[in-house]
Amino acid sequence: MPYTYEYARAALAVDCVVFGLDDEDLKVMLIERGQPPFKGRWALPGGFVRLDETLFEAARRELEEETGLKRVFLEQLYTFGDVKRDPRERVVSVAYYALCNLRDHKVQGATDASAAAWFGLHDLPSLAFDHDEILRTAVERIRGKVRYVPIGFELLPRKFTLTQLQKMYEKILDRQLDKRNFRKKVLGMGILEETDEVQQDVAHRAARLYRFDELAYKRLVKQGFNFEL
Amino acid sequence: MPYTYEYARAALAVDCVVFGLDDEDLKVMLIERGQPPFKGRWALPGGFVRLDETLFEAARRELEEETGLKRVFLEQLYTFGDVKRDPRERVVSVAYYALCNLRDHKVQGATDASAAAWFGLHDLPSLAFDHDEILRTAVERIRGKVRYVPIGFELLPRKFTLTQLQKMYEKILDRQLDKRNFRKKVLGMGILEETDEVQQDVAHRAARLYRFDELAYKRLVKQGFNFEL
DNA sequence: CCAAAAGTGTTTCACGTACACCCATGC
DNA sequence: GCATGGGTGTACGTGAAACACTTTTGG
Repeated sequence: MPYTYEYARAALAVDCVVFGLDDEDLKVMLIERGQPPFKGRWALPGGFVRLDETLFEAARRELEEETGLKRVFLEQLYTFGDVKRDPRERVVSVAYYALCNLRDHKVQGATDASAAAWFGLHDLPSLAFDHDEILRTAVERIRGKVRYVPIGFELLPRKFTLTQLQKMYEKILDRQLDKRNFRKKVLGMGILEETDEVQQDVAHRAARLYRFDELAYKRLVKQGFNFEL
Repeated sequence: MPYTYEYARAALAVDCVVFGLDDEDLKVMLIERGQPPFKGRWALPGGFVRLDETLFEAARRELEEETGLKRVFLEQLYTFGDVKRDPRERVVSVAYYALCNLRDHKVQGATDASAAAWFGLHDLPSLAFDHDEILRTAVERIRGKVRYVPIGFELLPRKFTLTQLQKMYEKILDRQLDKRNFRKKVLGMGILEETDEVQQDVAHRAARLYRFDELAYKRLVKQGFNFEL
């Protein structure tokens, strides 16, 4: 069923940079391509946009189809439109980035003809298309954004310890933070809700669990509060 | 000359939000549409992307064709892809924003069948398509970005007084700044080069002119400096 | 009782903020 | 000489940064 237009049209795709956090490192989910071009190379999950879905919906759909991920934080990153970025023909790609915690979304692994896997940021293969550049852009974005918008919580389980929270920031920002100052600061913001639970199954004193209090945060923002780390 | 594809394709456009600054207000350039849909309504300058140009090149080209503006600061803003954003058919638009100073780029006015004009941000008509939303997004973006990246200079003439600089920030951020503290801060950054010129043709003491020192700024950034206002 | 991480305060210093007057110039 | 904006310094308070020991728990 062919479609005909008066002028030549680019194909429109979405690609997703999915970040996940575990105890070692910040990781990214990649898909091994089963088809040319770049057959056998690793690439970002993504695909073409249908005409009856928004860009956001397309990103969410591709993410679920290729990696099994649902209900993760997803936000538009940047649109890549170099003329030769796809060797076959002109393809413009709207890139999104996603954040999720690796515990809950473990080895969601393979789908149809492709294998999916997590890669540490310091242990990346060279990617298909311009996906290296997209990935670099995404890393820069979350490095910047995590400091002034509380999106980092998306990388943690719903309930987390202050040490987990601190380690998450240390991994993303790539520098050490002082424990006492960090706690003073985040607790002082009033956006963490202390639960009455503690860590389970640890071989030392169990840490208290906290939860990000979204409502409190929104209330504070309305009063002019600025999250900043 | 028709083009045929196996799957339906969206049309791909760019739209530009051009900001300019004068003594009164932060302004935006709009184009009066000469064609349906939205004939007679005001809209952002923009048009369709050709297959042999990048998105950035398309934005720059449309900007020049429709407003006469060349060599202005231009950066990608966001991509708008709602299914019904264009009543004719599916059009995805990659929005850019531009900054320029109104003095140098005065009434570049009309081109072909359309009239161009500057509108103060507090005196805007309702726009065609989803251009209200695009404009809102662009305003939010520069309000945020101007505080931690020195892009505000793009709105001023090459040589400017500290008062002009301060007023620029006051207009964008929509709040008053203290003169002494402002000067202390920006001069302390070491990114302003003092020229040996002063304002001309003013009916009072002439102010010293300064220039943004791009190289010094880049040098400082490499050393970990963060612009922040 | 030992290992491992949790949890907790104080001091110091830099920087943001508030604030008012004299100066230079053109008319 | 007067009107208009240009240019300058200090005191105060808040918040960032540096820093080390005691407590709890499981094994």
